[in-house]
Amino acid sequence: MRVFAVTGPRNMKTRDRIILTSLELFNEQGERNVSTNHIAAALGISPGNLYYHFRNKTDIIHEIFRHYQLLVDHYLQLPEGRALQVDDEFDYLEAVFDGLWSYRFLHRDLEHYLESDPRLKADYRAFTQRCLRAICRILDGLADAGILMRMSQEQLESMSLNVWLVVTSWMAFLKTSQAEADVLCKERLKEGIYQVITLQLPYLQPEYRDIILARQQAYLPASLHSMFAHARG
Amino acid sequence: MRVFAVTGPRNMKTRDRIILTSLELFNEQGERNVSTNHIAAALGISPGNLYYHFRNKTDIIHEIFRHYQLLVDHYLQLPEGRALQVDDEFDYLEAVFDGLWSYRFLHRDLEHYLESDPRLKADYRAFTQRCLRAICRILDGLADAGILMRMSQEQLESMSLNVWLVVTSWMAFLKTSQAEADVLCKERLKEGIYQVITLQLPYLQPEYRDIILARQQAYLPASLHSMFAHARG
DNA sequence: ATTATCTATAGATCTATAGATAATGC
DNA sequence: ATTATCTATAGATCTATAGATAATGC
Repeated sequence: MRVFAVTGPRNMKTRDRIILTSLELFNEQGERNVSTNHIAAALGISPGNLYYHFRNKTDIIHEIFRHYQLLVDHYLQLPEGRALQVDDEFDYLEAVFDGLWSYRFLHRDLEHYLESDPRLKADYRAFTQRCLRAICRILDGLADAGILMRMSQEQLESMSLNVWLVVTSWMAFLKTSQAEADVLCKERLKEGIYQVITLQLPYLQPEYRDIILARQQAYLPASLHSMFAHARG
Repeated sequence: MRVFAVTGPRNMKTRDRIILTSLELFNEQGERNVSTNHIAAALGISPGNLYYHFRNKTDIIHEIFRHYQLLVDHYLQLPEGRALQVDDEFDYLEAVFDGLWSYRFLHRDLEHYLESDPRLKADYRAFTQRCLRAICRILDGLADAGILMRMSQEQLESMSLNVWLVVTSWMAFLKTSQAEADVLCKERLKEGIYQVITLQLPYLQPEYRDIILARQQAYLPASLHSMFAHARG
């Protein structure tokens, strides 16, 4: 009996199906638990065929990263010809956490991928710089729009870096700190937005404070209070 | 010719030498690149002997985690019978980043360890909660001492969580964003202190602001400005 | 002719154990 | 007697390639 692979439209190029299926398997099972054999098997192709399209697993990861990068760079663009609004702030965050969710395997043992592929290391470094600069521009734009207070360049950079740290580490926090039972999903991931807004709270202009505080509440991490609750008994 | 293992005093119990050497190898080469064979070889013992003392690599990691946990719990205690001072804040941070450095392999693909050992997962979860509560108590203590402004419980918890996120992700940021040439060392890791202080800046009581700003500068990340510099050409 | 695919396999690990032997503590 | 150690190895992978075969595009 012939079992057809579940992943990817049949008419898609094999190379693209490899990328897509790898991404799915990496996200669901962890890259470390997914060998080239597994990928080939999930696709219903032979390992030999996989190696015809990619030199090795690292090459697949590099290719997935290229897609991720394009996506995020796109998300972080400033709107042209208009000032930023409160909505933009939340749109940016929603988009970024969407991207993070779709490529969530990437930030888990990223160090390992960079170690085994110097080109990826260089690319990722450049990507980080572009993101940090983009965050800076957005915060600057929010200040221009009178939503955030103006701060010194050093404060702005340090704050941008903290935004980056919180965003990129939120997934790991959830995965490592939540009980088995709690299902991790995109919605839970977006609770990270709450934490990012917390970073900016002290710098909100008074006239925007209430509206942003109210919108922040929509993302209140379900586990926040329980993480701090004192042990009983 | 008999080659003696370099690691660990000869008179130390083999079990302890396994833990010590594993920690060193994990930190230096990455846990993923270190097999039980490597550990045994580095110690100059047989793999069979290693398996006499530990059921598997996961057990070794769990044991290393126990040590880490004791260390950090100890670091985060409040001083008894006196109010907190500005010095305490920096002492806490120095201590925590010291610990992080000594066990730096742990936070790299932590998810993998937790996945493969449910007891470790439960222990780590409890550890995270204890740390978050400790951070909360310290921030509260700083408010008691008139160093930090008082904030709402929710703000306090959210801030504590951000402190945790910045502290635990700083190593990964350095490793993934720095050029090959930049040597990573304990001193560079402690630049993370700068980022943690940034989180608290807006909440400093005016009379402490200047002194803390000044002390923060000692940790200014060497790469901060260059990460934000616009691409040339 | 070129591109895509499969079969089969070499070679390199790695984990974990069985069973023999050595060292140690009463 | 008990504890610690070594030797040897089974069994399970996984990566990556060679070489044959099938499919496709001019």
